[in-house]
Formats: sequence, structure tokens, C-alpha cells
Amino acid sequence: LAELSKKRAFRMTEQRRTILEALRAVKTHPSADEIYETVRRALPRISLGTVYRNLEFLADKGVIQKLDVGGSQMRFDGNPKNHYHVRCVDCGRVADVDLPVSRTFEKVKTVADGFEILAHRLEFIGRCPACRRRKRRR
Amino acid sequence: LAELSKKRAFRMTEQRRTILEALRAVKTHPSADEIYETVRRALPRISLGTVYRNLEFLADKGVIQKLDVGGSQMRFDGNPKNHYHVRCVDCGRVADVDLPVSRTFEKVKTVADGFEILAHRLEFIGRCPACRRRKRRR
DNA sequence: TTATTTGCAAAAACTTTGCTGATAA
DNA sequence: TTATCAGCAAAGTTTTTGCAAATAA
Repeated sequence: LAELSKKRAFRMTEQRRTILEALRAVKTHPSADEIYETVRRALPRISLGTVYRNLEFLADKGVIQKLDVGGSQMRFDGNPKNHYHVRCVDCGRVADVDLPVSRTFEKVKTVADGFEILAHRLEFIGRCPACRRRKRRR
Repeated sequence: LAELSKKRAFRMTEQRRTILEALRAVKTHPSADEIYETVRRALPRISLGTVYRNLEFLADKGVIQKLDVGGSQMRFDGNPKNHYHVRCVDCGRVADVDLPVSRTFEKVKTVADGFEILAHRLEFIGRCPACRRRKRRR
């Protein structure tokens, strides 16, 4: 990694920059295809594969975060620092939670079965305002 | 649901029973294909589709739990009560965590953005004993 | 008897990858 | 100049589904 960045063995291409900007511009936590649709407006020839490759690349570099929250798709977060999320049961929308990271859980170093703990991930499951309204109407 | 169970509109087939027994017999949290491989030993003609359908069915009925922990596959738990899990970063193995469910997080009813909170899900990410050993050797 | 369930195969949904030409530095 | 990167299309992985035959109750 240190070698890589020293040698500058990666480029800031138009595609990479546009993807990163698109992700940083929103506070939602878009999936790869949502980012693809956004970026496509600026770069109509970009491919979905390129979007996936760059998101993976940026997450590897610690510039962004790949969120493996519940649901069938990965989501991406322009903020690489650990924080908690809520996911809407109905529409799958993901948002940040305004709670600090638990000091208690951060201190856990081992659990039963001899697992060595590296991190923890907390996700709230709920209903977003839009879906609450939709449900009330029904 | 009440109607369904009153009318007994479901059967306890050989396949369903075998799948449930296989899941209850282990404390690992197997994926659908792992359960398929196990059940196949008793019922060689069973199809993967049947395994998926029954796991979904049993989870819907609250008999088992479908775990949407990180990773590309769903995992299943014979214990339907909410509890926390650890997942091994290296091999994906999932185990139960010997921590009580957080009263603090259980009390959270809303978060920023007006989400109505229904539940929470905590997952530790770690390294299982086998993978720790494997890593030390390298 | 008959509504539910199965096996099979095809499809769906999401993501990764091989290859060739393009391009950032 | 050249190693990295993009576009394209094909393939991989996991899960779902349509349909006709089988079966639990």
C-alpha cells in the first residue's frame, strides 16, 4: 500500500473522480447501480463494470466505505469512518444514525469460541418517513 | 397467519422436517447450500430450490431465523430469538456471541431523519480460532 | 380428494472478470 | 512510453420462480 501510493501506481481518471464526487455529493448510501445512473449523466459511455471496479478500489484505499448492510445489494458511503446506519424495511433506503459508536462494544476483544474481535457493525432496521406515510395511507 | 395455522394449510413433509432437524442439530449458522449438502445425505433427490423455499417458509413462520449478516450469502439459525453474531473475516463462519442484547439499543425508537426503529442487528467481525492459527503459520 | 409441496430447469439479480484498446502521468 | 485503466461482454454466484407431477392430510 505504501509502495503503491509512493509509486503513484494509480491514476485519477475522469471516471474515478466523477464516481467519487457523485458519492460525496449525497448523504444517501447509494448502491452501485444508483451511482452508475448518476455518473452516466456526466459520462454516458461509462460502464457498470468500471463503477464496480472503482468503488472497490476506493474502498480498498480507505477513501470510501463499502457497506454490507442487510439487503441484496452493497451500498457505498463517502464517509470512510465507522458509524451506524438505519435501513428501511420497506424500501431499503439507508441513512446515518445520530448515535455515537458504542465504547462498550469497541472494547470487546474476544467472544465465546475464541474469536478475535476486529470490529463491530450495528444496523437499525426501521421505516423511513416516506414509507411510514405510504403505510398510513393504506 | 392465524388463519393459515388454524386451517393447517401447511404440511410437515419429509423434506421440511429433515431441513429443520439439520438446522437444529448444528450451532454453526449454515448457508442454504450447506444445509442442502447435509440434507442431501438423507434425501438424495431433494432440490436446492426446495431447501430455499422451506428455509424461507420456516423463517416466515418464526420457527427459524434468516440471518442477513455480512457476506454474499444468507445464513440460517435454528434459534428464532434475537441475539448477536460474530463473523470470521477470513472464512465467513458465523457463531453466536455470548453478550446479552443491549437494553440501550432496544429502547431506541427513532433516529435522525424520522426513521421509526423496529429492531437492531449487531454483528462482530473477527477471526475464528482456525483462521487465527492458519494466519500465524503463514 | 385436493390444496400444498416437490423436482427440475430456467431466469433473475447482483457482482466479478478476461480481453483489447485507450490513456494518465 | 508504459503500466494502469476503461468499455464491453461473458461468466460467476446466490436466490427466486413457473410448471407439471407427487403427496400429506
